[in-house]
Amino acid sequence: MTETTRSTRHAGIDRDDVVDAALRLVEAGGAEALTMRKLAAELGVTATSVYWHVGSRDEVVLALIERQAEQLAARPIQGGDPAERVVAAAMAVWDSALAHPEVMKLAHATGATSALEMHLEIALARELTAAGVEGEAARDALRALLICVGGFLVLALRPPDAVPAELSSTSLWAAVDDPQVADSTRDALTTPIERERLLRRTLHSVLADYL
Amino acid sequence: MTETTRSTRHAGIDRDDVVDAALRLVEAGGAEALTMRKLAAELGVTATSVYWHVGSRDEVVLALIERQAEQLAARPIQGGDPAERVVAAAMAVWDSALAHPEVMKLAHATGATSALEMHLEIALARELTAAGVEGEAARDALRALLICVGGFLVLALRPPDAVPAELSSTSLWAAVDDPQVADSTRDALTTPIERERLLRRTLHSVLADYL
DNA sequence: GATGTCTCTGCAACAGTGTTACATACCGTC
DNA sequence: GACGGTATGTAACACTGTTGCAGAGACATC
Repeated sequence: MTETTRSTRHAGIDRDDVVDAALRLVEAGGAEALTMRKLAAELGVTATSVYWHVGSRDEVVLALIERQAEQLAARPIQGGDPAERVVAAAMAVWDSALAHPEVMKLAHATGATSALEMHLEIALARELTAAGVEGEAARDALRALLICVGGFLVLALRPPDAVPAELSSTSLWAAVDDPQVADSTRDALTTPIERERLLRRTLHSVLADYL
Repeated sequence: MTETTRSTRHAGIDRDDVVDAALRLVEAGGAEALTMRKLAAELGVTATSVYWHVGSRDEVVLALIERQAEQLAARPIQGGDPAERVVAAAMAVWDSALAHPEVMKLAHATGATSALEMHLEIALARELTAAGVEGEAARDALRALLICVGGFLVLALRPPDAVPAELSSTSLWAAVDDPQVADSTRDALTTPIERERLLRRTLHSVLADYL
């Protein structure tokens, strides 16, 4: 309605300024640092002014995610083997999420992950097409790959202090004594997880089913 | 310290009563319904009394998860084929999580998923042992399978209204027009996901790599 | 010039959250 | 009856998202 006349009525705050400040807060202090009052303080105004520009906190979060999605350009995919290229495209999602963990957490909590990662999803679909996978098979492959990445991200993005240490999987397994479970397995399960290696192998396994 | 003398000093509230009430609240109204004041009201006391029995809200959540974990007994695994039995054990995690979605969300938000699902993890390790997978291979297989289930659960447990519909993956794909993406793939990606079928197939793919 | 109108901002408040300092009541024991 | 630990209530603090109301400032119109 009023976007056309960006006149300097009050020399005040812009909607983009709000999103900028919100992004600054989130990248600095995590998702829970995005408070309307902190946001207002960051802009040097009061919360009411922020509310005049954006309807609610959710709206700020959504605009924030869309802003971030624009800057999240799909990198060129490396690798000659088609399968390798598909996995590389899926790993790009992993890398980009780890590069902006706080925004990612926010997107995940809001459920707007798709909006954030759409560029990367398309890049993945391209590589699948190039690998000769199309239609429902490509759909299932893409979704399965992305969901696997999502599962690993849930683990990776969790703040380390979230798990009370004695409830971590590794220490829980150390106390297991089950005759039906091989001892070597039990011992192996007390070692920390190597996320990237395991993810890469998992992606290859999942993809192989569709090639 | 005082668990031994369960005397009826005040005919008042027990720590177990608090956990009971918390479980009731969560199963009824979701994780955000677990408020210290609501919890107190459910028990007919004030918040301070609740705080006397439990140190903090986090402690209630943790006790809640442990309580639920006890009741989450591992069901007998169906299927003769070893691979089928392993997948069935992993699917048991999926089923149990869908049976108690609110508690599951809470456990996930707290990061105590392992504590909640430990019984099922052990059942899965047993089936892997029976299938002849041991040591580091079994460790990787177990973790990969569980993380895949976790990824699917993130999708499944998300409240439907969390995604603003026009940001859902299916509707975003409907607007995609990319020459490098096969049209059949694009069209297939506008159809809703069949979670259980895709999960089962993914689990088989992941497991096959370790058999 | 006075008046109104639209845009923007601040003050103060509401209802809600987790949490705590403090004052009590109750109960068993000495 | 007095002491002490157990258990509860009152009231508050510092937060959160959000909003009603009162204004400032810039613009157009009479």
